[in-house]
Amino acid sequence: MGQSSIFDKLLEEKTVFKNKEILRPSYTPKELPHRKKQVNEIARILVPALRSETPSNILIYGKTGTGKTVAAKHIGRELEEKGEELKVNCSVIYLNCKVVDTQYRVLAHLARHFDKDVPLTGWPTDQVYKDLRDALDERKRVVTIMLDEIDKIIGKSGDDILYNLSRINSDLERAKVSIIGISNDLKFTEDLDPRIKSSLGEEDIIFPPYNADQLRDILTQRAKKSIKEKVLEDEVIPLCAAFAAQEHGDARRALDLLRVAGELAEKEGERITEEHVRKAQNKIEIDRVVEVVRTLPTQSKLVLMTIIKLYETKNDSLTTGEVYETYKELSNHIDIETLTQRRVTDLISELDMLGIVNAVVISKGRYGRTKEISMSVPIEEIREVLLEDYRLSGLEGYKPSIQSTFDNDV
DNA sequence: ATTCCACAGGAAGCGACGGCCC
DNA sequence: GGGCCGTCGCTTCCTGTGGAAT
Repeated sequence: MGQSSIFDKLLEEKTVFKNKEILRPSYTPKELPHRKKQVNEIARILVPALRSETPSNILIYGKTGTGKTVAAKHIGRELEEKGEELKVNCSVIYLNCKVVDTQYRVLAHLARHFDKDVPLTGWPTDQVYKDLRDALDERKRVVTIMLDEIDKIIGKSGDDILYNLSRINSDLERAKVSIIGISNDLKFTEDLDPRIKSSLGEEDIIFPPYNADQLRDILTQRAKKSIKEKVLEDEVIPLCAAFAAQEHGDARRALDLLRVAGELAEKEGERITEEHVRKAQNKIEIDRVVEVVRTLPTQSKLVLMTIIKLYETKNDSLTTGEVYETYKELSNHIDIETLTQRRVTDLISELDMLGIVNAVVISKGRYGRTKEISMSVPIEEIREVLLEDYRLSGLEGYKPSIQSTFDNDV
């Protein structure tokens, strides 16, 4: 292949998308179809900010891909713009509690927003709190703090942050603070301190899942700006919508499907077809899992490897005990520190939460209580990724010895 | 009705690390 | 450099439990 043809070929390929960014979940469109009611409701609650009064705190509920984050950011932006226009000092701070996941980090993040120099670690937490409070109170203003995925933070030191933030107003002279909590979990307030619960949930907004028709509207709206008209076959959008509707009406999934289908079509230099959507469905899942597995810590990888090896030879679901026995053997074999069973239990639970394995607690009556573990994704791809880790490469082809379980020789 | 297995999973806390302060 | 602080991965110790077997 001649050098000059490399770019020629790539340029030719650019036949599907006009602007791919629009299909990414991070893109915030101007219009949010089928969310007018929620948007208006939130706006109504936040209006006082424009009159320099404290708005009520809000809790927003809804499953993934129901537009909570997009709606919140959208409103936040509008609020700031309007504030500027009216010469009212009101600002919106967005942060994701899955990333910023401790009290210290939340406070530090907020303080940094006001140009305070707070280190990643090292200061006592109340020092950061004081800095934040002083920074806030420097002038008259209304600050709206959006805590996305707020359910990820409670149960840690999270209660404290929510408590501190919700009563920060009584510590302020000039500034005012309101909080918007965004949660995937409808019941997360249940194990929350009732005081926080009532102050945080002054107003509740629910984002119901989209149905297939609504998803279709969303996709059509975005496709118009992002994909060239003539390459999109008619069935594609309805199919993306249908697939995503099955996954609890997840608009993010719908957009991903359309985007990946487009990428696949682009590679083959074709129009986007139904077939591409089906392939995309598969590819998204595998890509996700491969990426997750690749970035797993070694011990988790080893536990996963153990499960794979056992699952293959036994072809049946496993128990924690079995996995742990073999894990011990494998870790010795490749000279990796052996963790306790308690820790391995946690690692298995983490793999479960990542959707790589299935772990269900079952009771076998007389024979105890355990987790029933099985793989929930294709084994082959994963094994390959695991073996890429040099510390695990010694396990290639290694067959674990399987202890006879007592119930088959009685 | 009781017993008892094989764990689940909570609580506490340890040591290392990276960072602050003085 | 010494004394703290927050965070992480981990261990130790622990109490709790669904349901087959008795």
